Order: sequence, then C-alpha cells, then structure tokens
Amino acid sequence: MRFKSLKGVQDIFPPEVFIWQHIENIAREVFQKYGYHEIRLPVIEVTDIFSRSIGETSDIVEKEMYTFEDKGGRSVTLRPEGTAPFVRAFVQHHLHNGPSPQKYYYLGPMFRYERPQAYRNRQFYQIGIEAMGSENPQLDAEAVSMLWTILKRTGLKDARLEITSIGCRLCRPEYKTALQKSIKGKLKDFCEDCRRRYKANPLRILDCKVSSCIKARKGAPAILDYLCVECGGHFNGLKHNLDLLNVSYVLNPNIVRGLDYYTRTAFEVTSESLGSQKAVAAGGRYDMLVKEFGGPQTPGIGFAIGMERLIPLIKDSVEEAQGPDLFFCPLGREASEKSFVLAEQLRAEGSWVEMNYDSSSLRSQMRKADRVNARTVIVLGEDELKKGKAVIKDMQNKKETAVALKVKDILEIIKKPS
RNA sequence: GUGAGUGUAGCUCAGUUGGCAGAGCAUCUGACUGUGGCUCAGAGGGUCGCGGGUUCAAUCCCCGUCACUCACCCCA
Repeated sequence: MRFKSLKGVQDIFPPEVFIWQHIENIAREVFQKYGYHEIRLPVIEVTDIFSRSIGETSDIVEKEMYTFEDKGGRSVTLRPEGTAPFVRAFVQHHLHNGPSPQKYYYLGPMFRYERPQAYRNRQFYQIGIEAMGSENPQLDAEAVSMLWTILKRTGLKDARLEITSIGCRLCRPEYKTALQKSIKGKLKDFCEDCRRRYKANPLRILDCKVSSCIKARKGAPAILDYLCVECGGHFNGLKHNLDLLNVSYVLNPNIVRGLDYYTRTAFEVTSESLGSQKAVAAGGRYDMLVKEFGGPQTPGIGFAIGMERLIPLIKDSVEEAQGPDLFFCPLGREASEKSFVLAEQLRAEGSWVEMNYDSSSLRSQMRKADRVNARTVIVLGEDELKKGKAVIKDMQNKKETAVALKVKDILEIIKKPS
C-alpha cells in the first residue's frame, strides 16, 4: 500500500456516517429551539491563544498540541478545543455588542497529539456551545438541560450527569491551600504522580484513580465547603434551576477540569460502558476568559460533546439506511437510454432513482437491485419499449403492477408508501 | 512519554514440531434466452507488515524495525 492515513485519524464511510448525521441533525434541531446559532471558526490559530488560556502547565499545552511553524515563522496550532478560539472570535468581532446572552454552537474537528486508544483519536470531533454575557445560573441549568435533551434524543441511555462548582479566583486559592495543608502530613501515602501534583496542581489529586490515593485523601476538605458567598449562591441557584427543569444529577465535587480557565460551574456526562474514557460530554463556566483576551468583562458558559464517545453508545438505536425508490433494469442499448432519461426526469420530481449501467443478465441486475435495497424495480426490454408499457415490481411483497412509461404514471406508483 | 498484546485474502480468522498459502463471510459469474433474498457450482483476490540472520528450504525459528490495538498519564 502506497499511502496510509496518519495515526489517530479516521475515515468515516456509510453506514457509519449516518450515525454522525443522525446526531448532528438532532443537535441542530435542539439548538435552534434554544436560540443557539451556528458559527464556523478556523481549525488553526496562533499558538498563544491556547497556551495563555488553557494554562501553560496543563497537559494539553505541555504535551498534546499540534504545534508547528508556518512559512512566515509564526507558531501556529491546530485547535485542541473549541472555547479559546471562540473567545478570540468573540472579542475580535465585538460580539458583546449584541443582545445578551449571545448563544452559539459549533461542530467540527479538534486535534490533540496523544497516543490513540479506544474512544480517543488525534483528530476527534466535538459538538459544542458557548453562551455569553450572563452569569445567571438559569443559563447554566438551561445549557445542561439542553445537553441532556440532545443526548437522550440521540438514543443515549444509562448516562449520568455530574455537577460541581470549582469556585472563582477568590475562593479557589483558599481551598487549594487548605487541601495542601490537609494532605501535607501523609504525602508519602500518595502515588508518585500525586506527589508531583501536590505542588503543581493539587486539585488533580482528587481525581486520581489509584486506590491508595483514594484512601489517603479521605477526609480531605471539599471545595464545596470553601466556596465564597457569591459562588455558593450561584451553585445553589444552579441546583435549584435544575430541579425546576426536572434534570436529575449527582454531586461530584471531584470533577476536575484540565483547562485553567474554568470558574464556578463544572459538569460532566459519563457512561460506564465506555471504560476508561468515560466522559461523553463536559462543560463549565468561564467568567474571566473574555477579559483575559482583552475584551470587556463578560461571563460565559459552554460544553462540548465528544462524537467518538457518543457514537458507540447509541449505535444500536439508529435505524438502517433506506434504498432507492425505484431501480431500472434495462435490457439492451435502447432500453438503457430510455431508463437513463426516465431516471433523470423522476429525480427532478423528487424521487431517488437508480439504474443498472453495464449490460448484464436480468438475474444479476435483480440481484443488484436487491442489494442496494431498492423499493421497486422496472424491467425494461424490447417488448416494453414497443408497447410503451412496463411492469413495476414491489420488492417487498413481489406484487407487479402494469404502468405506462411516463413520468407521471410511474411517480404515482412509487410515491405511495409500500 | 511508559507498559503489554497483535500483524496471513476486502472483512473475521485458521495454519505449517520449517517443505506448493487455507476456511467462512463479502465480491463477480453461472445453475431458465426475462425476475432478487434461500440453496448449489465456479472464478477473481496474497510481498503471510517490512528488513536482515540461521537453513538445502522461513509465513513458521532468531534479531531489528514499522504499524495497529489496549492500558497508564490526561482528556471529549
């Protein structure tokens, strides 16, 4: 083989692609009802956009970015996530001048240079939203509810919604110190990674899956007890609003964000059947990011659904692909040309029509019609041409109906559902 | 970046204690001169991942390498 696709990227064909369309169609439909509009952004940006917002010491920036130099000597990066480029666009085009909140959605590929494994690719796809300009927890709850609606409607079952608040720039540092204090004495009970995290990012210790760490961190202070008055009120508001919308959730104070820009609300939808990569979708609030990017103080909240995570969970609930309404089996050159023209005219009337191109036995033509799942078939030979009439066969019940070789007459028969 | 496993037909996989490369599925053709799904027959399709070594002989044994898969880290 001469050429192969790169590691961690994939080609998507039918019937797989129908599942993608199924999800995208549902998402678009739901977004529209909530007033979210599509935006299309570049997949490549100046590197600083990511390193400044996601955090210099985050894993994404430290080792997972697709970064290279372009011909002008600039450091550019394929986007590893959608929020930072969105905020760049939001600030650049002064979108805050529109009525608040501004609601947008996007779908497309993201890139992270990681070792691929189950449900994790280097080029992966997300459907995401961003709502800007209000810190009202109603907006948070609405976004979560919308996410839940989309996931349910695509066919997802057995998923779990987890929420927490990770505080703001005022209360989080305080909590961080308290956490470090409580762990300090028994640091030797933790794994090597956690001992490193202790200094660099102590919050991550809460997320460690090593059993000795889970044990050792028991009794550690919880972020929810350290929220400042404003953050606590906001979190209560979120819970209250979720209750109003009958969205059920579980509290998980150990949700940790890999990205530095998050504040307050953080949530995740997880599924145990995914194994170790169990997050299907995740999101949160980022109230300081716009300002950091040089715009006016504008709060925001967003989430992203991982397509490759969702697809395996709903695969079985998507119905099979349809076949053409009509398939022509011509016998001979003249019949072939007649079919060729009729097919084109029927398509113009809105029907899905196909024909057999290369001459072959009727038997093999019928076989092909069956294989492509055709609903009806017309056999066209010398006899039929002479009479201007043919037989149209319903492939389900094998019934044959006489029909004149005219667009109107054929349409009448294939239009009605079998 | 770390660890483990696997590379044989389009797909799923057998196989040879080292001796002409196999099955099922899929594809195409035929079994009625013009009617599909089931059945039967036939055909096409291979650098046995790649490179080296041992051997009269390597798909098989040894070394290297690449790719894929899974897990860790982390994440959607």
